[in-house]
Amino acid sequence: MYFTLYMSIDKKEHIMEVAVALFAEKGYEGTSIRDLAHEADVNIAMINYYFGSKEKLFVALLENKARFMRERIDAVQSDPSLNELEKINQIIDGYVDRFLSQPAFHRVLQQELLVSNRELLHQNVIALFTKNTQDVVSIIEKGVRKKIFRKVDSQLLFASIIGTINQVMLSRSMCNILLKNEPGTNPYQDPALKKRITQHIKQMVQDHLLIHPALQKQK
Amino acid sequence: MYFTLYMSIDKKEHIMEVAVALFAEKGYEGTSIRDLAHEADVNIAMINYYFGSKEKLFVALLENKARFMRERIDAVQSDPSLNELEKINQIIDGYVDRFLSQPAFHRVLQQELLVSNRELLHQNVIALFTKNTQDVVSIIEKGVRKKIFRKVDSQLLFASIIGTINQVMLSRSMCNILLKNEPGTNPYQDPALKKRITQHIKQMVQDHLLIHPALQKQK
DNA sequence: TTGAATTAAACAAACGTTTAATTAATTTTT
DNA sequence: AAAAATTAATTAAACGTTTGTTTAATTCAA
Repeated sequence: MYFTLYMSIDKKEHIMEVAVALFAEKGYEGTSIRDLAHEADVNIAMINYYFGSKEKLFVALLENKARFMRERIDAVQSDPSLNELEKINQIIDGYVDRFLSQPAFHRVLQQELLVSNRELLHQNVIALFTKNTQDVVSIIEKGVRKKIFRKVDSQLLFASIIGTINQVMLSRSMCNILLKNEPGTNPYQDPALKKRITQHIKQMVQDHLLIHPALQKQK
Repeated sequence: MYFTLYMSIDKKEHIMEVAVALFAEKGYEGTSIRDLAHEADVNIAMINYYFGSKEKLFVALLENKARFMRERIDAVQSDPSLNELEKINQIIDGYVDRFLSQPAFHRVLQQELLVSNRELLHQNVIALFTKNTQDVVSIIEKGVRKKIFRKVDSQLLFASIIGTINQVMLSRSMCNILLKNEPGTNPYQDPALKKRITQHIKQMVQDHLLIHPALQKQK
């Protein structure tokens, strides 16, 4: 339950904030309008009044959050001052930063990828990922053509980068077990985790990509 | 809808087969007993008659399928004829094989990790992964101590291995986009995919782990 | 004839959504 | 600037479905 302070600022956005938290925890089907209304401290009818329906609330939520996801890769990709490895490294930074700073929203996206019940939403979420995938893969392949990189499976390497982060984000308690944290703690609030993940992924990707890693590392 | 042929063989198992397929597609909350009964071509009351409740059906389903997941890693871990890299490679084979051969069940597990609504089920699924995690991590760390491997982040490397497979398994249509397949096809039925995934992961892990990869690869 | 398997029907509870009435805010008219 | 008219926001209650589950009757097998 939140304070009424929030409502006076922007009620619609307040509802969306509560919704993303609840959807992340209980899933879309597992969250009822009544739960949501109670948690956001608004009348049940207000959700349909503002958004039209539960599903439209979900779509509004996606569109609201998804905008922030694109920018950085676009900027990195078209930067001529970066070589391919530097681009990949910056993209890794970007993904880790994005995913870890919005764990609830990330969880909602993953759920929607995993469940293909609501076909329209499913396709919406997939469209979000498609362009990013193509961009990153083409950067790797350019590096391969330039003989900076070894001949690798660029598509699956992208899967490894994203998949590593997703694996850590999959479940709070599984993450704690993996990292041998105290059970019950929120691992995503630990600032050291972000650094640790980026370092691991960058090192692994570099080892995999570079033809002479020992030489490159000295620079 | 299935033929009644199945029912005469083992009705209970038939229901579980249909259930895992439906849960995988629509999620646990998104699948109703009526859907399930209709799809399995049994009376609605039969599901509670056999399993007691929807949630107990879910647990029965987990317990039934989960047994198969442990064996191989146990066998590999205690095999003295294998060095650490060979053990890791065999474990990669094992995971890819398991995950890709049972995509529906895998999907159900992932959903339950992602949603912490039903706390008991959630903890059950996490327990499944815990021992495997510890085993694999300790194999990597043994290799590091023996100076066969570089000093790596063993826990996150395990996350990368599992995460790569999970990423491919996340969504059929996203997998098709990633691999540039024809949309609508079932990528997990392609036997070449399994080989491709294992090759990529093994190569990436090896590049990351081995101190002198060029030397090692010649043997 | 006894017990298990199967059925259609009904159960209460919860679901997303809508309604109709009321209050609050804004705009228009005087 | 005050009063009136209009629109927007908010509410409690009810809507019709669907949910998981149970009942009581019936069929089937041993």
